[in-house]
Amino acid sequence: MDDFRLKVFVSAAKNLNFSKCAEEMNISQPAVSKHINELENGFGVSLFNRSYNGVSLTKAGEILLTHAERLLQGYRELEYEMGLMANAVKGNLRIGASTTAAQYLMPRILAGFIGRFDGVAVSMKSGNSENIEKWLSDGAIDLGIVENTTRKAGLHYEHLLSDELVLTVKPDGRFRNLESITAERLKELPMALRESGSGTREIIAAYLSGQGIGIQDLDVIIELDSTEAIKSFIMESDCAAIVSVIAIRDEIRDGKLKIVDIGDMEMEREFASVFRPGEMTGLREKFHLFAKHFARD
Amino acid sequence: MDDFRLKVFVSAAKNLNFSKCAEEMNISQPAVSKHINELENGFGVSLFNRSYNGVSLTKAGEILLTHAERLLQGYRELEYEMGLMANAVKGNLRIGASTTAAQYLMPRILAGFIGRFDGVAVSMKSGNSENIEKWLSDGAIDLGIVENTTRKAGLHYEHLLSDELVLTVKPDGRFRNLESITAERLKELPMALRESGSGTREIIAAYLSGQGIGIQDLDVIIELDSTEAIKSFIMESDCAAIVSVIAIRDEIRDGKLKIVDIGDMEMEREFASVFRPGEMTGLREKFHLFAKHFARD
DNA sequence: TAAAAATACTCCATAGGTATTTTAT
DNA sequence: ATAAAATACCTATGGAGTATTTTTA
Repeated sequence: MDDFRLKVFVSAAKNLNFSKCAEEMNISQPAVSKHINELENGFGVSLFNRSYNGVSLTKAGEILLTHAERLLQGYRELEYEMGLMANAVKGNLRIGASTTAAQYLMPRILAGFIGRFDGVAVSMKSGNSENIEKWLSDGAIDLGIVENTTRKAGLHYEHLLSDELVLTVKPDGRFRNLESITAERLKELPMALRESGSGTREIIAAYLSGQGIGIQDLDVIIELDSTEAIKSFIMESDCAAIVSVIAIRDEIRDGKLKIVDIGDMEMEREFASVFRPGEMTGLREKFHLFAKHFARD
Repeated sequence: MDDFRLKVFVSAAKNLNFSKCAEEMNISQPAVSKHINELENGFGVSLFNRSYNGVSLTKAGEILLTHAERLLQGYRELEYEMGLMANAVKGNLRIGASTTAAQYLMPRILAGFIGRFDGVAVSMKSGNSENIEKWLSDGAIDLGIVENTTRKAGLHYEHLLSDELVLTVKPDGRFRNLESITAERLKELPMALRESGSGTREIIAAYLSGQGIGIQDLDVIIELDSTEAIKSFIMESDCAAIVSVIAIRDEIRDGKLKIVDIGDMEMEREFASVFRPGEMTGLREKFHLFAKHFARD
């Protein structure tokens, strides 16, 4: 089974029109017919109902579509990973990260990066923004990761990623019609929270205190010690939680969770790479791109 | 990208020997070389270190291996699903299920079965084993699903699936060295449990009371309302739970959870299909096979 | 010298093309 | 009559084979 054949099928299934599919895939219409035929013969099922007004998917076609899309996603990931390895880099990268970045963002990214490249050594030191900017100017580090607020002349900044904390609930429970809420009324929601001492909890606490709300004001009905546990819990109960949008991307897409807007409160943080002008090259660039992609997952 | 090429790569990567791989894949050794070469050129990476004593995987090779295995698993699932659809069945299936089966086992299976076949109508009634055997003999149902204990002459029984409740903990916490435990000492473990009223909890209670232990004797530190939430919770805490082996198959395989043997207690249940002699055909057979596979997931 | 991988070449299956026919309204 | 899919037929790429050479211990 060639992945191209699956791509043709997906295109045909989405267009429900073999000719348009042919155009989209840059092949001839008979070629599309042949691919679909091969699939149908190969599996011994029919994938499309050829009826009077166009074609439509059969049940088997629908099932193939979901599988094909998953497989093609797998191929895309594979190609991305191989692309990363293709021009493998070697060398030493000295990173300076702001305290929050060093604590909450970098560990996973560094682990992933180091795990993929043999010949790369990475070191990281953390400090405040001024520290990092000074280290960069002094040549003590090669790349800085900072929160994207201050900008110092003589250095270049490039957006790395945004993370936003959002209020989330399951879409079919008692909050099914809740679209937005005020910060003040957060106190009335039963909440699941990370255990005290956790970084995420501290970040949430900091944002809340900016609105004059203390963690102790919340109706915390359970404390769990991982974001995964919190996700699972709220998907099964009529309880809300504040989590990173990145952590629930898939669940949002699949309709397993929904976001409730907190009207008068933004909990967004933006990270950027800082570097000396003209130096976003080689290992630095690779790291930046890797980090940017990694956070997507 | 052909999945066969990925299969060849996986075989080569596992054997670390192109000739053996060729034999395994029933192609010639040069064909293997060519496939590997195509992959290496296509991705622009080298996958094997060709050194003095045989070949070994490069980092890129290792990464490809994990992706390739995931993709091939995807193809296998796809082929299974298409195989199911291939000789689509139509008709009406009347199932009789024992109370436990009807409550805990059948809902998921029925939903999956009905969702896959357009022309199939399934009805289910539940009762005790005698009811079901009588209904079968009377021709009131086509297929029975019962616990595999009693056997009535004149009917045929075929094993459907086994489910076992096991004690599980995370493998790296304070129970890292705990291999087995007596039923009596279960009382000393902090436990996560399904909420009261849940079927699973009742099953556990029934098994425990057989050992003279009441649920109230356990050190229940949290009650959660789904097995998923329980899994997430115990993976993150030094807490034990009693769950179905089927539910934690993946986590066991990935080393995220481990099973602690309860030396003097077996919590196993076996389900079987019952049918009139010679009648395990057509829709009945399809359902039986489907259910058998479905439970694997 | 031996064992394994790479290379050279030949062959054929099949994906793709163009031209045309069939189908359904 | 028309628009879309299927069929017929031709071409050429590339996957598979056998025979052979290269590599390296």
